[in-house]
Amino acid sequence: MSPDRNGTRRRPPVAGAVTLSDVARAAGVSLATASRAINGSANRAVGGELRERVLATAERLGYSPNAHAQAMARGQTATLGLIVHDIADPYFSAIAAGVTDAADAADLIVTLANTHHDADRELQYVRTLQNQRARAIILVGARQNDGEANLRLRRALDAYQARGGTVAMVSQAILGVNVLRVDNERAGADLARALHDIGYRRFAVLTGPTENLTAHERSRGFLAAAEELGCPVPDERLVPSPLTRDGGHEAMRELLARRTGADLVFAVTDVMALGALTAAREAGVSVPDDLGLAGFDDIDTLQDVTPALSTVRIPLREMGREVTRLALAPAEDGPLEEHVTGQVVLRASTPPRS
Amino acid sequence: MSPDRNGTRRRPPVAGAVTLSDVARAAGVSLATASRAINGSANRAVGGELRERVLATAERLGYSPNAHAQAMARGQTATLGLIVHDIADPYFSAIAAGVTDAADAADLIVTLANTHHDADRELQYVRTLQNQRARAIILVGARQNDGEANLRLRRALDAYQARGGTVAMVSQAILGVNVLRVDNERAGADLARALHDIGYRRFAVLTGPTENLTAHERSRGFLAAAEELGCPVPDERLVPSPLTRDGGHEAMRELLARRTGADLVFAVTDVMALGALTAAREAGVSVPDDLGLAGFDDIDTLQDVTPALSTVRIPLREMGREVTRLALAPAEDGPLEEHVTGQVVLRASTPPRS
DNA sequence: TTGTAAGCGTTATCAA
DNA sequence: TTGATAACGCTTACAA
Repeated sequence: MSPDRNGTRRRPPVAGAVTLSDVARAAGVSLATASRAINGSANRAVGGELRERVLATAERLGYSPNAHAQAMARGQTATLGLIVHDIADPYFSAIAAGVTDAADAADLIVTLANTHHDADRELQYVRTLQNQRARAIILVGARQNDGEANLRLRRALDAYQARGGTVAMVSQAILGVNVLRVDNERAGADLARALHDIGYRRFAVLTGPTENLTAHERSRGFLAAAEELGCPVPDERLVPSPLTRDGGHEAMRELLARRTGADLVFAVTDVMALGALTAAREAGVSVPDDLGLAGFDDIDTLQDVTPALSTVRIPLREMGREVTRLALAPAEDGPLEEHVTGQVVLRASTPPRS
Repeated sequence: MSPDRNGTRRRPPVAGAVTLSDVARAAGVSLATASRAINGSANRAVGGELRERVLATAERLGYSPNAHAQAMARGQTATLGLIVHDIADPYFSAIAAGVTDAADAADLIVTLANTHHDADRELQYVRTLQNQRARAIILVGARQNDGEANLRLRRALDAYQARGGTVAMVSQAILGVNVLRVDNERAGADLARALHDIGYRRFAVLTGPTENLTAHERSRGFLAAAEELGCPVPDERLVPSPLTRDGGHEAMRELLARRTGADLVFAVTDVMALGALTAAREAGVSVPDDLGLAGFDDIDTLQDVTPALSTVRIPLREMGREVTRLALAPAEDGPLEEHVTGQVVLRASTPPRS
């Protein structure tokens, strides 16, 4: 049907690599007309009959427009880069779902990158997405408190933005990029106050990784409020750990082993709280009878554990949509900043104490 | 530094769009040499000193190779398409994590698409990925029992493969593509036998959506084995529902309302089982005292609910890695097929009955 | 309304 | 080893 059309071909002629030229020739029109008929954007110029013929020919030949060629010719792409720490973590996957929803609505395709909390990989992905000429990049996940790494990242993002891309992140701001901030500190404080209101006094905190800013903000807010309420939390009731289920599990074991007499444990993420819950059970400590437990995020599975866990709810999926909007907004007048306010949700894991 | 280099430019000159030509000119070498120096694949031909100079110049100018131009010139891309039903579902996000792991190792970037169980969207994504000239496409998730939709999908995949792409899927096979099959039917049967062994007799099944093949296989295997064991499951103990947490919740409510006297409920996915667990609790029915409950998949959170849920374990993350290998394998000698065998894991939700 | 032809930024062929 | 130069497949002025 469409034999080698020019004597010298370098690559093995991929079977059936139908190009727009093929379609044009087969339909007996010029390349330009074919292009316009098939992808005649706002400029609908092609005559009815011709148009039909071209479309039919394209269909018949199984023509598939080459997105790379289009990207080159148009000078822009329909790609959105999404960088998360761990897509298997419900926090990230819920946000990712929101991002794909919004991207879909905007006719963008999403390129997903998993950093595994590795700053170098994150940097590498930014560069890759820059090479792809992605229209926007979304970074989800806490910054580490590592000036060197943050500086490198910022440089890469600056370079990306200088070339016309936009960046939006969820969490802390990096200078010069759009950000959807979660008011972690305030929400942490709100949680402490709510728990104090219902009678808790001897707080403990599973603080997550020491260098993780989100974790730090959450525990700082909580601790500051606790202190203000006259319930300062001694160091022995602070246990760091990785931001994972197993991290929470291990941290709770450690805390219980210390026998600190805490009556309430705050884990800075729900995923950690889940691990902590099981650790308590394994140690024969009853939540909520012996110990209250609260998390942060309100991930989906929280409603199906026993007891249902108290937490601070943040609308993860909606945040994914919102950060996409931020990423697509023309960041003309300086970086945008939006805030998400966490909402304390008390459930069975923290019953009132008398 | 790099002023307009040709009088007529169509697009507003994107600030700092440094091209390879710019680098070559600034370094005083030819385009070809610059290309070789910067991306001189196996063919390391560039002289030491020149090479240094080019690299330094590229660095200084902040050169970022245009991946689309490379894709055009090379005739291939480094993109892997991943199509899932719902990235927020732990089943899919765990597999996706495995896929990104493997893709990373193979230096591929992953394009993620969320179908929301919509066959049309799935088809659309296949086309989009074909337009992107993705090197391979991975489809995760059950087929519907819808001949029309499957046929359309198969046509699109055939076209994609005819042009040199490869396809791999997790779940049922579509004719002509690589597949990682989960032995749902057999595992379902194994589960029924294991439960029968420890004394359960009056089985009920939350079957998921009737048209969903994976759900169907799981329940069919279970039901067939139950019948073989002399415990046929009456229709009133079969409840369909969406494949979600809420679906499981609703189905369990329905089942309990029917007062069928079941002593064991099998939910065809863990996510459904989680919802079912809560529904039972809300109805004042104790799992495991009044009722045994088992799921399928062994998603992460299962270990933190009470009671811990029995299930059939399939290695989700590893499956993600494996299906990526399948997708990247040269499918020269006909489609490949691999099998994953589910392993029954009995936990506290199904204690032995006397 | 349609066609001609000049890019888009690379890689790879061929000759020097 | 290096350099010209022709693709790669498409979009879009500009001309007809």
